[in-house]
Amino acid sequence: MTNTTLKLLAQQLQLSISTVSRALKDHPDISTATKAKVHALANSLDYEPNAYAIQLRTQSSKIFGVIVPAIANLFYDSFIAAIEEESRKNGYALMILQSSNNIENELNNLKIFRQNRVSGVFACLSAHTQNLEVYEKMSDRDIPVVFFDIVPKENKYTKVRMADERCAIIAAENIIQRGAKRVLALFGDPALSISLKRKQAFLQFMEKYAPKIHCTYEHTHSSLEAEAAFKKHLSKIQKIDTVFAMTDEILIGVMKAIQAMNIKVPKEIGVISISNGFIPSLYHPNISYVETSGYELGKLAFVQMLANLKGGKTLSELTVDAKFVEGGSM
Amino acid sequence: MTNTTLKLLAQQLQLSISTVSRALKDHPDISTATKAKVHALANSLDYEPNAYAIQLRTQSSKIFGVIVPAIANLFYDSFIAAIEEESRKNGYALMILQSSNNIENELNNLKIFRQNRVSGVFACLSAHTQNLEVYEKMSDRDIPVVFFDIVPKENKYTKVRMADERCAIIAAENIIQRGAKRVLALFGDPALSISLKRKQAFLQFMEKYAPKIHCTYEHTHSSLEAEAAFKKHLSKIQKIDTVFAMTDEILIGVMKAIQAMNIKVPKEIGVISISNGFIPSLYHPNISYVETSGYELGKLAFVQMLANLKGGKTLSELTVDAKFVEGGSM
DNA sequence: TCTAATTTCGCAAACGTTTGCGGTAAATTT
DNA sequence: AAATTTACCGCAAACGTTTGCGAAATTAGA
Repeated sequence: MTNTTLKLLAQQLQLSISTVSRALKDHPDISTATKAKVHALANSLDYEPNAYAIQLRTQSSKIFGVIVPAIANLFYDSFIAAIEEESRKNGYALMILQSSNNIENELNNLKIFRQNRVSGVFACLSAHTQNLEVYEKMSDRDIPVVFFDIVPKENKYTKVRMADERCAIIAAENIIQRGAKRVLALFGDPALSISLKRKQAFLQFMEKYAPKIHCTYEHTHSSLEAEAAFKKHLSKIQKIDTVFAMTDEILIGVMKAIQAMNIKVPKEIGVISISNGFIPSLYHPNISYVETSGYELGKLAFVQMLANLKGGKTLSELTVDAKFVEGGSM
Repeated sequence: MTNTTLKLLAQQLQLSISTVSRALKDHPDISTATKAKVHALANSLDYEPNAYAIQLRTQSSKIFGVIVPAIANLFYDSFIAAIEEESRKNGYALMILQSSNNIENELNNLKIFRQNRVSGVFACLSAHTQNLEVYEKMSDRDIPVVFFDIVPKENKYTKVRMADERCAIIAAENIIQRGAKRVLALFGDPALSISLKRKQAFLQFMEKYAPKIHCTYEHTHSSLEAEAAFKKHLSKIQKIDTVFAMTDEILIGVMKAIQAMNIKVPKEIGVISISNGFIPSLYHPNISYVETSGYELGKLAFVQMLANLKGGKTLSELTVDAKFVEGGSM
């Protein structure tokens, strides 16, 4: 079946295309009588404006591009969910592509975005992206980019991220408050700036405010590594009494070890992590965690995008604050 | 900065637009010499074809629409990840919208898809969708629809889904094989056909092949309800020795209860569930489960889509088979 | 009643491509 | 050397909109 177009409507109504166009968008130039007629026919013929023609003509697409390392991820999927909601409210649709932490994919995705003349892109850098030239190319084309989560260092970009240092510090505060003596702090891939930031903040805070607490730091790259690291440290003579997991992935490994060794939480060991809350809620007792909400970050990213779209350049780095959520694991 | 267009290239090269266009797509009519020149300039000027113009001209969009109840979901996000991969390989991009199980959203999303003249849509019905008229409208516009997971009953549609009955039967088989005496089988919202299908298949199989096994069936709407149901049944005099969880959500509730009551798995109770595998891997020992892979389903959905696109109408209902994955919980 | 303002609408160009068709010049065949 | 083929390339229309501008038709002002 052939799509109904303005031309078709115009023919059937013995009107010009321009009149039909204006009637449909309630232009004051058109009489209420013709408007009614036009709307009636448009409805009965199921007229749907052709987005491509509009975008070609108006040079604006009402589509945002989103580039994430992975969609199947507890943090990113809630981020996506948030901007999807906001986008729909504002008449935008989302085009989502995943980089799989692969730089080539990242480049390709950006090309697709350019070719589709998206109105803006939300980008999370893939883990080892160094060259930001491609993103410059977006700016050259007047496509605003809002970086989120994993963001470039330069402050000429618009970025939103979690308050990584704050997260670590909040965790440290609670560990100190609980009266821990020996803590094992597990961090992620040291090649990721987020790991380093959190570790550094944690370490400095501990050294400054609780130098007597004995802390062991370790980096792990997976749940399995975290599990192994935990087991290793627990078999030592000087047992740790508190474990801090920087990510869900690490927490999962730790909790598997805890279950396997049948250790009682919080009696025999305290557990605290940084998370969006889903994984911590899987265990009994619930794990206490410092909340980093992908959802909140998404909302924040969206307002930044809108600001960029309206007011030209509004560069800044916004962070969404973290808060401590008490489970029963401390 | 103004985007470089064919026209611009043509002017600079003193060629016609059509020649430039053909040169860029390696048309045999164009001499290798000019092709080289054109490509050179196109590269140095970062020419990116305008997708909208192309789509307007060719009437085909290279974009698929995806409509899921929620992106932030362990099943759907892997489904999305799968079709995203395939799409990119085939030069398509994805437009993803979530219905939040809200019929109004569903309608709106479809409208956006129509307006963007997507090449096809992958749709998961929102929980209580009755009226499929909107989807008919897509077909009227020659937009193929591949339903997945929650699909309509009528067999005039193309659909892919998990082998729900098989899943339940495989679970039942394993429960019987283990020599269970009293099992608690927990299912989801009875308003969802998937719950009924799985329950029915499970029940029939048990009654036929193991009538002596005492089974209790219950429907729960959330993790919390599942947790409560499990606790209730475990406090009875006649203790259950096996629990079957139809979904991750239910499994989570069950496992919380198990942890809270400090019950030993599998010594004191056997656990089996239907899942994509992530949640079962969180516990020690790993929970045995019947695998339903959103990823696999995505791959299958994509080939169906492609078939639909090429060969006109290819209606059928395909299911991806399930397999049992041994954890240590049985 | 005649001019001026207002209402209502149509013309036509433009957005950036693709593509059928026709045309010129060079190369090949008689 | 004339006739035919071949290799290259340009013209122009079309896809479905939006929008500045001008032109009727109607109404108001005098």
